[in-house]
Amino acid sequence: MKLLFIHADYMEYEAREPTKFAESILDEVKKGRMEEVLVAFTAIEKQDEKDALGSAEAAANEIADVARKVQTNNIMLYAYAHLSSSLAKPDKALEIFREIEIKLKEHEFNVHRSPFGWYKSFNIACKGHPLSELSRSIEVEEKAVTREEVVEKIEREYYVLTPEGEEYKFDPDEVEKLEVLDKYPTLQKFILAEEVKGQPKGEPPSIKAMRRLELIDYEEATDSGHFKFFPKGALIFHLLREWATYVATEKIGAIQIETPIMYDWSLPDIRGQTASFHERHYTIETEDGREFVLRFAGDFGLFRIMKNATMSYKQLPVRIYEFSKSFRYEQRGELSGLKRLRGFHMPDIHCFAKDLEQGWDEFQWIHRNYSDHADGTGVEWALGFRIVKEFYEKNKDKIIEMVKYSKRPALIETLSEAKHYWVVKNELQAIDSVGGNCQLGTVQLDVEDAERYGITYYDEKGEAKGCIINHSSIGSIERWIYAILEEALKKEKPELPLWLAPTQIRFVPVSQEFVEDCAELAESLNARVDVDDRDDSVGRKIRDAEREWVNMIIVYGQKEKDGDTLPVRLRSGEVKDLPLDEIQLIVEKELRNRPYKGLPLPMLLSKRIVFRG
RNA sequence: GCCACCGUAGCUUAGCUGGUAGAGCGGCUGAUUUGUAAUCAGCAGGUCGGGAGUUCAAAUCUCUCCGGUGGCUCCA
Repeated sequence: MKLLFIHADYMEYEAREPTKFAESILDEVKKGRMEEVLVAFTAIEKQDEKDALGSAEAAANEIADVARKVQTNNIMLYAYAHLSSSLAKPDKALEIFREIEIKLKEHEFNVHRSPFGWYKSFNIACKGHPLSELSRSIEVEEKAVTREEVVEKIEREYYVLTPEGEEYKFDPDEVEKLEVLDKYPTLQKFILAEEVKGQPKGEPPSIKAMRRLELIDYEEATDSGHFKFFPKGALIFHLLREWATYVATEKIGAIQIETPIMYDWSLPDIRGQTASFHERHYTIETEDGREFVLRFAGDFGLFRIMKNATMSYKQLPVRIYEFSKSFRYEQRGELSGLKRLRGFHMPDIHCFAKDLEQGWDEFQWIHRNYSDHADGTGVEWALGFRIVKEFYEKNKDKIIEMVKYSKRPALIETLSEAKHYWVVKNELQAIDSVGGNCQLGTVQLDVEDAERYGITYYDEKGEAKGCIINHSSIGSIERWIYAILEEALKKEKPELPLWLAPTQIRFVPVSQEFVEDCAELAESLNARVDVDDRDDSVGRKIRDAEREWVNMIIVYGQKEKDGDTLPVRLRSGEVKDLPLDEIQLIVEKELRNRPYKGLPLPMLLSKRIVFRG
C-alpha cells in the first residue's frame, strides 16, 4: 500500500465522473471539505489483498501515528490510484478502504473518506512545515497460509474411473449407492476409509506387532512421532530403501544426490518453500541466534542444486533422486503408528521437463514404475487421482491410460482450483487389515512456472525458460513397512515376503550335539539362516520360531544327519522334505531382483540379546 | 490442535464401591538333552507414567502435565 500524507489548512474535492468500478454514493457526499486536516492519499496494492485485514490495520496505525505527530484530529482518506502501478482489484481495495476508515474511527478520529472510483477534482492548501509532506509504503508481512485455509474453499467432485474408461460420478455421502464398487472391493475399502466420515476402525495390529517382533518401537526420549529401529527392523528398512533406490536409479533412470537436512530459515527461497507447500515444520535455533528449518520434503537441497545447474532443452527430461529423512510437525492427534510420523524417510524423485507434453510423459513413466513397485511388494493397494477439474477434462485420456496400466479402477477427485503447487497428483494407497488406508507413492505435476524456484533451462532460441516439474515419492519407508506388516497380518499366520524376513530359515537341533552340524549347514546356505542352539525342547523352539514368523523351520537330528533331505516346515504348518540345494533354489527364486543383506543378529540364538520382554 | 478412551516389574497383565501390590512371560541359578506351537524347580525385579490436591490413609477420587490409541482436521 502506498500512502502520501499532506497536512493542509484545508482540502476540498468534488466527484465528477464515475469510473466503471465507482461505488454508488449519495449526492450529498459528492463534495467534501475539511479544515486543519491530514490528507492521506492512498493506493491499495495487489499484495495487500493477501491479508486485507492486516494491511488495513497497519495503514490505520500509520495514519493515526502521523495525525498525532502533526497534532490534528481530522483525517481525510483519499483514494488515489496514481501512487502505484500494481493496484489491487477494485472491490478488494474498497473493502480495505472501508476497513481503514472503521479502524481510524475506533481511534476517535474525525474521518472523512472520499468516494472510491470517481474522477475527482480537488484543491489543497499544504501547510509546508517539515512534517506536512510525507510518503509511506506499507507492506504487511506475508502471513503463512495454513493448510486448512487453502483447502477450505475448494469445490470437489468424485468419480470412479474403471480400467475400461467408464466414469461413475458419486456423492461421498452416498457411497453405498455406487454399485460399481461391488466389483472392486479394494477401491471400495479405500473410498470408505478416505471419503466417508466416521468409519469406525480398530487399532491396526501392526503397531503391536512391530514392537513384539522387535522391529520398531516408540522412543519416549524424543518428540512424539519418532521411532527407534531394532536390528530386525533396521534390516527391513535397509532392504526397502535399497529397493526404492534401485527402482529410482536403475528402472526410472534418475541420478542420485545427497543434501543437508537443515536450511537457513532467513533465506527467502527457503522460506518461500513453506508458502507453496504450507507444511508444518520444525525449526532449530543455534546458540548465536540463527534459525534453521528441518527439511519437510526433498525439495530444499534439490532446488538449490537445480538453481545453479545449466540445462539445455536437449538434455531434458532430467530426473533426480534423493533419499532423505524429512520432518513435519504434524498435530498431535494426527500421529498414528507407522502411518503418520513427525520424522520419516522418503525416497524422492523430481523430473524436470521442458514442456507440458514432456511433463505428462514423465508423470506417466513414474506412475508405471511406482505401480510396478507397489505390485512387487504384494500389498493390497488402491489408485486415486486428485486433479484440477479443468485439467482433468482436457487430459482424461492420459488418466485412463494410467488406470489401464495399473489394472485397477481409480478414485478421481476433481478440484475447482489447485490447493497445492500441483494440478494433478496420483496416489497409491495401501489398504490395511482394519479397513484403513495410507498413502504410499505419489506423483505430482507442477505446471506453474518453475522460475519461481529459479529453475530454468535454455530453449531452442537460447532463452531461459522455467521447467515443468514432477515432484514424486515412492512412499516413505516407514509407511511401506506399515503396509507390508498389515498385509501380513491379514492372514491367520502372518508371513513376511522372504526377501524381507529377518530370519528366512531356522535350524532347530534336537539336542546340543547337533548344533555344530546345523551351524555348518546354515553357513553353507546363501540366505539369512540362524540356529536355535538354546537349551530348550524342540516344541519350545518351534513355537518361538512360529511366533517370530520364521519362513522355514528345519528340525535337525540323527535322522537328518544320516539322510539326504531336510524337513522344511513352512508357515502353513506343512513339512516338506527337500534336499539342501533345492532349499537354496527356493530362496534364490524368491529373492531375484531384490536387494539382499545378511543376518541382522548373531547366527546362534543363545548369543542374541533381548531388546524387549 | 479439538473430542473420547488408555498408561501397574524389561514385556503381557490381576487388583470390586480408597487400607501402599499378585501372576505369567522374559532374565539369572540349578536340574533336564529333548523330534515339529510352551520341561521342571528356585531367585532377583514394582516409590502402580510425572507432579499437585482431597483424605487418618490413594494404583484406586480430583486437577494438571507427559506418553499412547481411535475419531475430526490434515497428510508421504
